This record gives sequence, structure tokens and C-alpha cells, in this order.
Amino acid sequence: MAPGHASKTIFVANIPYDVSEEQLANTFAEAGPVQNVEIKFDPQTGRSKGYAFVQFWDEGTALSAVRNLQEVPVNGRNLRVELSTDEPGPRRGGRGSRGGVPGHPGGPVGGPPGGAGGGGGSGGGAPPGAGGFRPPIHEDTPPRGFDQGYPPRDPIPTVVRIDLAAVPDGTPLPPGQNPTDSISKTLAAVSPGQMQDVMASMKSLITTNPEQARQLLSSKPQLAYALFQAMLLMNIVDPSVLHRIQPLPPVAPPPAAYAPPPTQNAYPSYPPASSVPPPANYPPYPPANAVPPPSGAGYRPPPTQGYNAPPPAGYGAPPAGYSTPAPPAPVGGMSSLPPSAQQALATLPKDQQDMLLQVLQLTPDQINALDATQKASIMQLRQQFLGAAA
DNA sequence: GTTGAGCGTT
Repeated sequence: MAPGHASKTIFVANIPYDVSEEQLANTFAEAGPVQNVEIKFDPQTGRSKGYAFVQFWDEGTALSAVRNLQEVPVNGRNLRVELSTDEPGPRRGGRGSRGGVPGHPGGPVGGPPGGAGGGGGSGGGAPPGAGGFRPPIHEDTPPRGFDQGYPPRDPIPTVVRIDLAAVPDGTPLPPGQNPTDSISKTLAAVSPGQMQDVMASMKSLITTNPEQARQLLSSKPQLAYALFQAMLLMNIVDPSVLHRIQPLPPVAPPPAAYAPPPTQNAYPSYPPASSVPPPANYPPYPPANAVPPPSGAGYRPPPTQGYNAPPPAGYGAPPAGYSTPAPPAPVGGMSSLPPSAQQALATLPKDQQDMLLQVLQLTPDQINALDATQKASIMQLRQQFLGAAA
């Protein structure tokens, strides 16, 4: 396969503190396609440590970089470039790095527009060549067909654009269903893979085109709701954030009484890769699992960090601090709820009152017995009602 | 100013 002894990674020192990874990548792209750049930061001060590791796709290019970019001036300092010796960890194939690297201080970089396009969108980019530069030591074969890595020039991330007008409005609610039910059911029918695709697409859009993302989410609240619930389901977001997000004033109950725009139910599926065409090449940052050959960049959601531990005692009761009568007596009606929750309930039709009461009075055991989708819905309902009492 | 991280477990 490959001459497996020399390192594909070079060690770069004497980097000015204000140089960004993109800048470095740009500089080293002179030698050939760059796979990854990691400036090391002091976790305490957040400042660059002045050195970095630049990884190429092959050893030849790395050697070439060492020879050709030795002492090149960058922002007034001459870089020192060597082949890297040590590997970061026992893992050779990929380390999930970048954990907790603080933001670059004064650097021009905002951050990697990470997120591979959803489902198989692969930008067909011509492989960056070492155009015009002194040739590598060996006639190394320039990698072909790579669709990621740092482009030699043009560090500007590809902006994802979507056709907002092409996003379906959704379909009318079936009789007897409320929007949140409908969204939950729809989500339940979405495969995890699809969900990840959607998340990845949305992430790309948000990072490269926040304005359009805002427009999309504002104009399609059901999408925003579904995405958020999906994040709960995928453990991307901890349910505790629901405590902090309470922009649901008087109209607390999402159930009836509130009819959002032409709402969903079975929307065909969020425009995945088709309407999110990655125009040309791909994000500069293959965070970790960068695979050279095909476009295999997969979005990996954060490892499930179990949040399933419910508060120890009295989870079914309002948090401490409520001035509820707090009768330890068995639940029998609204009286076990905070006053404001009772008020909110009172605005609902009888049948929904009953249903909500049941939901709000489920025991932890009962909740745990439900499937993930229902669990998330119920937890949210509970937050809306019980939390609104604060 | 000079060689890199550690969640939680297949």
C-alpha cells in the first residue's frame, strides 16, 4: 500500500500566537493537500502554544513540506518544520481530538465549519495540486479524488445554500392529532441514520449560512421543534436545557388551542442532500475520522452521555421551592400540580386535561417504560407545565 | 515559546 515508515505528520514550531490553523493549512498546502492541522493550545490560558501538527495525506508530501517550507516566514516568524516523531496516542487510525480546545484568541478563525454534508453529498473537487511550487523530493503521486482536506488556496468555507422556497410547508394535521404528537410520530419513523443526516445538513447550513438557517427555522417552526426533539432523542442536547428555554408564555400547552402554520405530519423528509448541494469542495476540517479515498466523512454525534439519571426523589413532584400544598397523598387531580400549571390546564378542553394530568403524574418508572420518543415528549410537556410554575 | 487527550467500554 504505502511506504509505511515515514510520518505523514510534521511538527511545526515557532508559530506566532495569532496564526490560525487555516492560515497554517494554507501555508502548507504549498507542499500538497493537507489533511489536518492542529495547533496546540494551552488549555488554561487558551493561548496557542506556538507549535502545531500538520498532517498530510502521504509521507512524501510531508517530507516535501519539511524541505520546502523550512523557515518560511509567517506573520514575522520563521517556521521550524520537522517530521513528527511521536504519535498523540496509542491510536493510529484516528483519535477523536479537539476536545475542549478553547477558541482561538485573536485569531482570524472562527472555527471549523465541521459537519459533512448529509448522506453522500460529496463535493467533487479536483485534487489540490502543488502548483508551481518546487517539486517534492520524490516524484510523489499527488493524491487524487480527495474531497476533503485543506484546499491549497481559498480557505473560505463552502457556503451551503438551500432553496427556501423548495422546502415543503408540510401537511395538515389529521383530525384529533396535535402538532407535537404528530412530530413525535414522524420522528419515531425516521431512522437514526436519516436523523444524523438531517442533523449534519443542518449543522452545515448553520455554520456556513446562519442567516438562511435562521430563516428556515423561523418559517418552519415545526422543523425547529422536530430538530430540537431529535437532538434530545440523540442525546445531543441534555434535557436540562429545557429548564432554561421557556419562551412559551401563556400559551403553554402546545396541544390544541394552538395551530401552527400549515403543519407537518408526514413531511416527505427534510431536504437531505438533494437540496443542500455542497457546491464545490468540502469543509477544511476533517475533525478526526478523515478518510482519504471516498467521501466517507460521517457525522458522529457526541457519545451518548447518559442523562437518564432522573433526580433522586420526588421526580414526579415539583422541584423544591414550590409552594405547593405538597400533599404526599396519592395523586388524584390537578391539586397536586403547581397553581400556575393548574391554571394552564384549566384553559384546555376536558379530555386534554385528563390526558395531560395523566402525563404529568406519571411515575419515573412509568416514564422509563416508555420508548425514547414518548419519553422525550413527556419530559417536555412536564417541563412546560411544571416549569411554568416557577 | 518547541512533539499532541482522555469519555467511558467493544
